[in-house]
Amino acid sequence: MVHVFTGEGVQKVDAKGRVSIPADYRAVLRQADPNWSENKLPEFKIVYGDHRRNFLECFTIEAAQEVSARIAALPRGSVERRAAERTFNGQAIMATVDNTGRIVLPQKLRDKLDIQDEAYFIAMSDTFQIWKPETYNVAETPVDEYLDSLGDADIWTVLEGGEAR
Amino acid sequence: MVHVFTGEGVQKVDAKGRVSIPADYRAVLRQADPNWSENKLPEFKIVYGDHRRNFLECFTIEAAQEVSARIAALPRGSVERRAAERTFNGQAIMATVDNTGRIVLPQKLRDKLDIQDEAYFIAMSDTFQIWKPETYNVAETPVDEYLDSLGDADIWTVLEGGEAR
DNA sequence: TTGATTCCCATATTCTCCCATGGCAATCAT
DNA sequence: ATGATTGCCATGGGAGAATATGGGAATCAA
Repeated sequence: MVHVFTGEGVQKVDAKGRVSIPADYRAVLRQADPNWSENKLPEFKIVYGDHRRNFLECFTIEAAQEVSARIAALPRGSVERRAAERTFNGQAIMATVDNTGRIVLPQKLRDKLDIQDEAYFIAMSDTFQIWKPETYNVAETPVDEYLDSLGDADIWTVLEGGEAR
Repeated sequence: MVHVFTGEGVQKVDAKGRVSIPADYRAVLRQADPNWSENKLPEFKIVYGDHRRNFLECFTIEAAQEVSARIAALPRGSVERRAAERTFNGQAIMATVDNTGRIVLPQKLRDKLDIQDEAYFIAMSDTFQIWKPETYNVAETPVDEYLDSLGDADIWTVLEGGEAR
């Protein structure tokens, strides 16, 4: 995994649905877009999925190709493959970062996430996610509680053990 | 663990958030950055974590890759993995040491640690930490008291026994 | 035609980059 | 030895570039 995102933050969403992609994400998007070159605009894939998903998952071109390859490896016609294709190809759009560093979140997606005027971005190694800030907080309370339960120990001790539930 | 940090010290933080990385840390950062070469700037990862953490943990590129690998080994979707990814990918930023040997601590991080114009650096084997000096002193008093309690014995005797409480 | 979408321009604030300085320490030459 | 020299280190300042964000005109599409 060569190109990875880091960082998190809240960005404004204006009435037209425009959102700035954080500058350091943009650097990663450029590097991971084989079609990109100087004075071209980087692209990436936004997977919104079905009603069960309340965030957007954003793939660099590179990462998307990798996922496509895995899907192609599934047996044709299998439920798994059909499900993966529907989510990854059907319930997704391509986005282009404009020259002011923004993309447009279509109304449809803003409605789906119930985003008004702010969007929360968080890096997930080779992808990043976009949430309605409030939704993210709610979705992450289990993680929060888990971290609380660790007490003195921190999250790294978990990695050393290597066990998970 | 090949590249390890040693030493501690207080550095100035100026109004722009710039801090000098101690020169001997820089040497380690360079060696542990596979992308580094003469006349390039070494990079590293600063993990700030959530409200429970009151210091910054700094990983060399090498150390960060190791952590990433361990995270990747956790089951997808587990609380542990989500917690680790949030902390390590989301609540973190990449930093570049400039050619005067400094990095910029963003306002956000200075606020989080309540750092005004000084930062305390301390080596932790393959990572180092950055604290507000006062915070560090408070956090370390238990360790201080423990060292006091050893009396004649010194800390090495503990290593021989191998037990911890 | 009417709302939506794209493109171009504007701007405040934040970062970067380049240059400058004082200090301490190791090295050198007398 | 001892003062002079060289060099790296920590730190400061300013100018210009980049970022995040807003507004309006031009273009598209139903």
